[in-house]
Amino acid sequence: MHRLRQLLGWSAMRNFHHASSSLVQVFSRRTALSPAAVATLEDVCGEAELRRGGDCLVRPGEASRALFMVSGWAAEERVLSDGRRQILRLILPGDISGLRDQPTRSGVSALTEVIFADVGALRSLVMAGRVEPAIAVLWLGFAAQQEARLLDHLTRLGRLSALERTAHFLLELYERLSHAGLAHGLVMPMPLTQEQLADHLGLSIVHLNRVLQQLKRDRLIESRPRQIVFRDLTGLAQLCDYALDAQILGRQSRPIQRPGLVAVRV
Amino acid sequence: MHRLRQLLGWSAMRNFHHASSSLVQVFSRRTALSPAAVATLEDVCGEAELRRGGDCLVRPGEASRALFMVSGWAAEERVLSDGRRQILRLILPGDISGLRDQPTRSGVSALTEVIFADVGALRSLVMAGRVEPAIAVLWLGFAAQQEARLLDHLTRLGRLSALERTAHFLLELYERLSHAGLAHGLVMPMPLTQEQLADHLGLSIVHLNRVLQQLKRDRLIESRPRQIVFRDLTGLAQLCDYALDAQILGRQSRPIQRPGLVAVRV
DNA sequence: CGGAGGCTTGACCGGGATCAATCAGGGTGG
DNA sequence: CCACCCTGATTGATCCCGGTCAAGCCTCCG
Repeated sequence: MHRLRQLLGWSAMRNFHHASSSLVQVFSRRTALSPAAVATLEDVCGEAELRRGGDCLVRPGEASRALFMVSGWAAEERVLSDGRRQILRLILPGDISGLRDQPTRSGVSALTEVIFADVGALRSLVMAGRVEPAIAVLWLGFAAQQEARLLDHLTRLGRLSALERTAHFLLELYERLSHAGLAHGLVMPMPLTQEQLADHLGLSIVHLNRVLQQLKRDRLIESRPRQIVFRDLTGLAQLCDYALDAQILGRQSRPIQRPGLVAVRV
Repeated sequence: MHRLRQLLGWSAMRNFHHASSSLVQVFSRRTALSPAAVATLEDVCGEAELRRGGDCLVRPGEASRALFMVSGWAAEERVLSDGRRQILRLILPGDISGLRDQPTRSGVSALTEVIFADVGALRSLVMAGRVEPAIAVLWLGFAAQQEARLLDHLTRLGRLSALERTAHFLLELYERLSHAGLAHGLVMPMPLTQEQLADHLGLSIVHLNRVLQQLKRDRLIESRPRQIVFRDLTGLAQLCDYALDAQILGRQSRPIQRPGLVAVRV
């Protein structure tokens, strides 16, 4: 527990002890929940587990687990026999992985240090129709949202160039993190290595690196150690035919006119 | 109706009059249905509609319709502002498109002449939990299967070369058509133009054409006017790291030794 | 201080896109 | 019945995006 505290810091430690309350938060942020529904969620949420980055959470082919991500990032991925890897989707804090109970050929692994809780019991209730309607509807909504993101990603991989692909993905990520309250202003966390990014975008590490530099050179983004700063949201969106959320567009989206005043510590 | 008969031929005409029985067939092939469940399906199935190839069935952004495909092939697709198109998934006879009721940015359009029926009423029942459990379970199973195929497709587009991609897709298609009883022996129908194939595989028409020729030259497949013949299933599967269904592997999968005896009319 | 993991850079190559022309089949109108 | 055309398949020539190989570099840690 000593080492744990070192690794996590205080806010993560709190989450570690309150996986179920975090789960309730995620649900109640979208609909009003009856006290009974809240009780169900609290009751059914498994204990929080901690894993280090790189660890495997669900092996491919196994009966898929339903995991509620409390903190840290994970990925559903597929690895080919020759080692090539494709990251199929990212699992961010507040997301649930394994909404369906069918086993799949994909595995889930931690991209950073993660804390998560098993919500297989909740999934069983939903699948059996033995849960408050509000919760069932939300569950289906999550599934629909995840599938919509898969379709976006398909379009990215199939028809966008490397530059467009990267821009498009960064914007999607920004919207997701913003809605989860994890992006602040025009800054979002970026704990992924370039290798992980490349495996998600279907690019080589080297080329992804060059693409990122291009985006910086064009003053569309700026990168800090484990963060990305957006300098021109509309420019990015135009570049890749992205339909920006109006709410997010409201933030300063014009290119910054006086670069001298911006902290450009890289 | 005169013209209709010309276009369709007799078997399609029968389907045209029996969309609901076709729907029942698809469900009952997978589980034993109670008489009540059968009645529900028959009751809830919309009238059959006919559209020509190229027609739009669901416009992007519209409230998505739930469509049961009776005959012909359709596609869920996305079109970028500059005209690039990505076909996200194919809808084959027996498939249901629009399992979720959220509107999406994708459209659905007919790739060939199609006959389909609206099953929005069935979807509503399922979503509201007011349907026989057997039907609800199957509905969720369809959704899971579709999502699994999306993940396969993501891996194809992200990490496979054009040759692998094409081989992989042909095998998936063969398995789907076989299970639907639409492939006979090592022959499967292929009503798609090379442009449609290319839009699905994220390739250019020209390159797709060359890839197909490569596959023929390597004696992996053979093509007839609107069909594809598999000459070496295991070879194809090895080429693209595909886990072939054992049942299908059982069919003659060794390369044909005496090419002289095979009709090579191209 | 050394080592490892991750980022950056340069040189080179090849897969696949693009442009352009030709060919084949099938439907249409004269 | 035949000339015509329109769509889709094919082929060749050329280009460039993005992969690969190989160093070097930085930073964090033990």
